[in-house]
Amino acid sequence: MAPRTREQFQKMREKSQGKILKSALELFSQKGFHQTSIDAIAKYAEISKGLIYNYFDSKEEILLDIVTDGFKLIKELENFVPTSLTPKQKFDTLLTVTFNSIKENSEFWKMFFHLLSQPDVITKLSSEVDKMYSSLFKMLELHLSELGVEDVENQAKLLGAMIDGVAIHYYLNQEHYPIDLMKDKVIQLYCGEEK
Amino acid sequence: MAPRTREQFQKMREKSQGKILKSALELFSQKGFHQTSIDAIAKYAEISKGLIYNYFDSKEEILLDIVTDGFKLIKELENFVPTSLTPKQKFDTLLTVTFNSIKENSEFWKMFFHLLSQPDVITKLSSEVDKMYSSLFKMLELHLSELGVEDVENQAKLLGAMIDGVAIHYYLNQEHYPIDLMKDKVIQLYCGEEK
Amino acid sequence: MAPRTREQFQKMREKSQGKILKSALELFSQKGFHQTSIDAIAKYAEISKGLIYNYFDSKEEILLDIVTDGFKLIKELENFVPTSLTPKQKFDTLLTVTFNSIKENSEFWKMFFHLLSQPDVITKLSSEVDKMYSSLFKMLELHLSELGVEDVENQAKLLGAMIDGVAIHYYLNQEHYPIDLMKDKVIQLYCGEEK
Amino acid sequence: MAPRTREQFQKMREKSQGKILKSALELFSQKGFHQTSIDAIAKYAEISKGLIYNYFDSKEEILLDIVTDGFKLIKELENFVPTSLTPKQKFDTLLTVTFNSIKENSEFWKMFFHLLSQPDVITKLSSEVDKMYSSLFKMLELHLSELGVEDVENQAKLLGAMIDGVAIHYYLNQEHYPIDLMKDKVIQLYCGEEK
DNA sequence: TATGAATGAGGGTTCATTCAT
DNA sequence: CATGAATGAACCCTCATTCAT
Repeated sequence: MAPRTREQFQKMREKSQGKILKSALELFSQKGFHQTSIDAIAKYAEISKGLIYNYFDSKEEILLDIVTDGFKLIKELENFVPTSLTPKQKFDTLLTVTFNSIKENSEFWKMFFHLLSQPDVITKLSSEVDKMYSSLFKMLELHLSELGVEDVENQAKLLGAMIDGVAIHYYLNQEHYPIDLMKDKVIQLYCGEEK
Repeated sequence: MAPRTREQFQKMREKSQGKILKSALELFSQKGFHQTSIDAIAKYAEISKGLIYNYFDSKEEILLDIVTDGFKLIKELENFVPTSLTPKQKFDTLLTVTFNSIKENSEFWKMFFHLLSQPDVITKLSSEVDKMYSSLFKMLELHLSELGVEDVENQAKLLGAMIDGVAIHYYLNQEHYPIDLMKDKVIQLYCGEEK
Repeated sequence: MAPRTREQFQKMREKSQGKILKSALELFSQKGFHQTSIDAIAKYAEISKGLIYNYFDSKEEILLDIVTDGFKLIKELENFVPTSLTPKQKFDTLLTVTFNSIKENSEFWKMFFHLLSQPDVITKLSSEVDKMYSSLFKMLELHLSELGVEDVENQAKLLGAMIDGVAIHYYLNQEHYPIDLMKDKVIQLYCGEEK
Repeated sequence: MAPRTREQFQKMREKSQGKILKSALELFSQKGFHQTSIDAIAKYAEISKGLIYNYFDSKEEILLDIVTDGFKLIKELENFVPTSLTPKQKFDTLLTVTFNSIKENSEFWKMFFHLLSQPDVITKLSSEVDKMYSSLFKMLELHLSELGVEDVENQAKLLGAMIDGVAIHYYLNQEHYPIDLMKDKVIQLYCGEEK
């Protein structure tokens, strides 16, 4: 019989690779990178263990793929803030977009915070993490500066800490944590009394 | 580990159990709990592997001991805030004490934040974590309330997030992070302009 | 593989089966049978992994084919010794032909010697190896007998050992080993002083 | 109870390590290095798989140990040739000692010849193999030179090839191969007619 | 109290082989 | 005739834990 076409193969590949990445992210975020076995990923993705190695050279490679993808997603967050708005509106939108991502991409972020405290795992990533963080801080500085805040650099650092702190507390008690209220408080802090 | 006098501490580290706890904490904070082997702890403590099992039933037991001790330490933090001061002074002292602990007990806190995102390890601890956090928040609420802050409950949540966020960022870049400046900014935020 | 005309050979290597055999031989001789994966053979032959199983039932089957082909080649060696020559000339020619084969079919011979010491791989072949070796020894005996050598049977054994020994040493240091000189020394040993 | 003494531990270690090396050599020589699994070695040595890694860092390390030991043994062969004898007697003794080693250390030599044709396994050893071979050739040259042989260098090469060739043929048919007769023939070749 | 040899389950990874197309 | 995705057994190695002394 005729072999599968290139497109058929491509589709199969994408399907399997997607299942692997999805399963890995889910398990990594739940149990941590080292506590998740390749076997567990395979079972979760309902494929064989061996197949994973058709798509990834190693377990670490899966993680790198996930994180790289996640970073792209983060970088695009700012694009959702229209430049036509007032500074306050922009700041509000930025925080809304950010907190939405925290809520919607909870698996990625949980995994990410977990990795942050396991430096050995992400040696290869640490320079990228640094770059990402400094670009995020630059962005925060810009917004704060537009709002007329003083000592922008350190205020951006504090704001960043607030966001990460809220995110972590949210993941500790996802069901009951008033994350939207927290967002409002943050906005209040920097934009004045009313929301 | 729980606060002890210098002599007690000295004695403890000389004894096997103390050496085990100290070594384990150091390694857990550096490499993570699962990435630290019993063998590594034994080597670091300069004792035999078997001896560890004379003092602890399992590797997890060591962790539980460390965390339990650490929690005692946290609970004592507030005792360092003299009740005779003004609200502002008390708040200032509280933050100073807290940030000092972040700097001085970095091994414990690093390990702690790492565990926070690895729920499976601390299933047995999660109720204690909850208790500790809610008691901390209560404390923060009290201080904020004395300062005349409104919506104390949520402001305490935000303040807690700030502190944890700063701590995490500090551990990401321990050498260059302006943690004392951050403390000042936080105080400023809640106590008005001047430090 | 068995001697073929240049055209036959050309055609064969263009066909899949030929490409497989050629690639497998190259890799087997370089890395050993077990260290060569089917995947590596397929990549080297620039075909798909699955196609190999259209032509061969198993990896071992490929090896058997190669060895069987090689044995045919060995058996034909004697045909290159004209019967019209004097015993000395015939002996000289035989050794020349033999050492030429060692030089020209180095891939096959390397692989062959490797297999000789891996009895489990060639269990299925061992009877054929025995047959081949005893026929070779018979041939050597005949030549030695014509040269007037005494105790022909054992001298043939020694001569055979010499040839295999030289071959092995040659493959150990293919670039610098004076294999032609060795051939002359062997001839000298059995044919008298001059070459 | 009191812990075991240092000597008791030492004895245990030596016993286990010896069992591992002995088993590994036996299996490596029978089935080849890559075809012998750590599990098989453990079962053969009647110990657990894990124990092997108390004594050796890796499977390759076991091989290195065996080969290093074997090389020491080879280097000592010449010490068994008394310097007080006549050249012929010395040559005779040298070959006797050599062929005895071939017979008595058959496992090591079988494994060794197998490795010789699997260069990738012994990359780390190849320089040592070279050194050993060139020292052996030097030794053969010396003996031949004392016997008055001409073109000593190449004759030593041929003699070395003979010995290795005989060894290999011996291992192909250990039960029926007339190895002692071969030794006599070799001696005859270089020492004249009578033994 | 203290040692470290010994165990064995489980982890990441490889690879001959199968199979739908 | 040809493809390469998919499988699963087997591999090397790690490590928490046990145990005799």
